[in-house]
Amino acid sequence: MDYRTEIAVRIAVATGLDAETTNGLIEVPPQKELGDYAFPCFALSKTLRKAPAFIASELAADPGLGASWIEKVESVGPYLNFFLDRGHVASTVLTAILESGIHYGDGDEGKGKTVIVEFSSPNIAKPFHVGHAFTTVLGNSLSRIYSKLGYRVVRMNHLGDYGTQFGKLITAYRLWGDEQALRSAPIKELLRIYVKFHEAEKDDPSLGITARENFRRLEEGCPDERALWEKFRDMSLKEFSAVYEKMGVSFDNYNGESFYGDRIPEVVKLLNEKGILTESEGAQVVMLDEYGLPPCIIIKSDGTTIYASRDLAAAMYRYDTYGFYKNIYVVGLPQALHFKQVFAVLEKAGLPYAGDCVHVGFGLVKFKNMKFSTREGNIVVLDELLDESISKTREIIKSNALIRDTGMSDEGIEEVALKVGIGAVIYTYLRAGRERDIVFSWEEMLDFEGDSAPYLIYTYARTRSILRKASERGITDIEISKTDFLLLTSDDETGVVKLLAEIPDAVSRAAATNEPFMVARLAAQIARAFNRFYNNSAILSGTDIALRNARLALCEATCAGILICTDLLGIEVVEQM
RNA sequence: GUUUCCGUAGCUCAGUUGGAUAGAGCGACCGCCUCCUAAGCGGUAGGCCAGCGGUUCAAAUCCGCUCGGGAACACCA
Repeated sequence: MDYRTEIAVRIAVATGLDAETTNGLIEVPPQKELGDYAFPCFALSKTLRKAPAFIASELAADPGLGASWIEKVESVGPYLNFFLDRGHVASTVLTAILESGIHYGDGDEGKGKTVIVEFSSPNIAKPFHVGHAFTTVLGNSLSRIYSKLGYRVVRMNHLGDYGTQFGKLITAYRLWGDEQALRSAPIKELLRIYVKFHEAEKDDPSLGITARENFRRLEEGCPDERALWEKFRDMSLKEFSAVYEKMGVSFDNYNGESFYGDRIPEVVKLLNEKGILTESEGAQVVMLDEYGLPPCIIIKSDGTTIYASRDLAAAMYRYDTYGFYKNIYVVGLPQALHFKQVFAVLEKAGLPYAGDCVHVGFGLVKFKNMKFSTREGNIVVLDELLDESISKTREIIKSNALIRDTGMSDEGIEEVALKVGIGAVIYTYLRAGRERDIVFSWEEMLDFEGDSAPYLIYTYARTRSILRKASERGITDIEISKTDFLLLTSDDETGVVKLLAEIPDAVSRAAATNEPFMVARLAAQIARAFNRFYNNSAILSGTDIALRNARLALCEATCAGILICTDLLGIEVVEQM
């Protein structure tokens, strides 16, 4: 049952307001000593012409506000505070979670609707660095969140597989390419010749001309250039796939920029039909003055296409193919203007889905005292970061295994190191609002205490451990019907229960704002509340059988809750660590 | 220069449509393993919510200005 709505209805009856209004006014008090829900009476003071505090005390005495599940109603100043019956809440919430398991919080708001999530989108032949990890992790989490709410999600990897840099690469490869090196470490070799090209071009400007010529030949479909491009693309993709697999990320398709290239004539045709394509300084543009935006270039003055035209073609293709409800672009904040322009062109062209396209931007990944440039080759590759995190995790597990005598096998340790180490990296991207810049430092990325994925996973693992021991002792009958949840009324127990109850709301808010950190934050709160309970209460070792079973049920529900959240973030848990 | 985002504890960040005494984590300091995993738990210290003015019964939150920082700004993506 929904306590808030029930309370809103009762207040509505008592005050003469409609239930929707009262529901909107109800808030959660800042301190738990002030109850579970509060109704501020300021809004009533004008119509009733009484002081808010007086109204509150009058309402507190109204018997119509009572219910079996309400422990008491109190007025404190202008607020009317509701205290729920803790046992009743525990019973409602835990029954719901234990019945639904991992499906607790599933929604149906997305039923029959398709959401497209474009994310990751690395550039072919360039290293997959810690900046790409942001869109990858964010997009993956958003995909999972929308899926949980019933949306059909199409995950698209809009590969950067097109553009003038391929002219440079072809040129460089013909001059300095090492077939052997390319085979063993493709991106490393491609980066090497790319960097070399830029160095050499400083002394020999003719290289640039050759590069442009090679790009032109590639665009025209000349077989030699085309074959090299395909080779670079395939080999890069193979390397990216390894990272994706490691991180548990998958895509429904890899239609990159090149895929939309031959659809651009249709875009130009449509914009011409609508009469919004004009010539300016030799280029074909759409003027966007009425939106307060600079013109959007569709065709450059040399007749070639540009990324805006490819994004327009992509949006149209996606609508024609999927009829999307939302078309989400998980792309860095610096491209905000570009997307405003593209969406404005769609709107100006009269396309009804223009308003359903959203740019989900995110902050920069920066370094302390470090420049960051692909051309100069000084970047932090995601793989390095993951390896560092994994090996740190491995060290901790090994030393714990000695201290605790866990008896974990080498394979077991390795599996846990992978999951926890990678989870730790994923979490650092999702713990704060996405528009925040992440100032990269190894120290913070590898901090495994407090607000971190290892903390969440650790909480899960130690809880599983209790449940494992319970079942070893033959306690397998903690069926919902036989569990007396009414016994769970301590501050610590209630703290966990109330947070678990927030999961469904956190998921929908995360989707509505495209902010996975709302899920991450709740997960951390649940884990913290549970650890407090764990520390202060005997769970399995208690002598009261009914209480022991109720607490075991709370453990079970907490595991489900943490699992739901970590799953939405794209983080895997382990049974033991 | 124009547009835009931001400024909350030493550091990293939360703070719902304005509401009660502004909260976490890290770091610092002090405690807690004869007991279910100490990657844990408790406690203390630490704030003029950048500054000034305005709207309001009520402002970290809304509006204006100032200061400070980031980003974007037509033929790269």
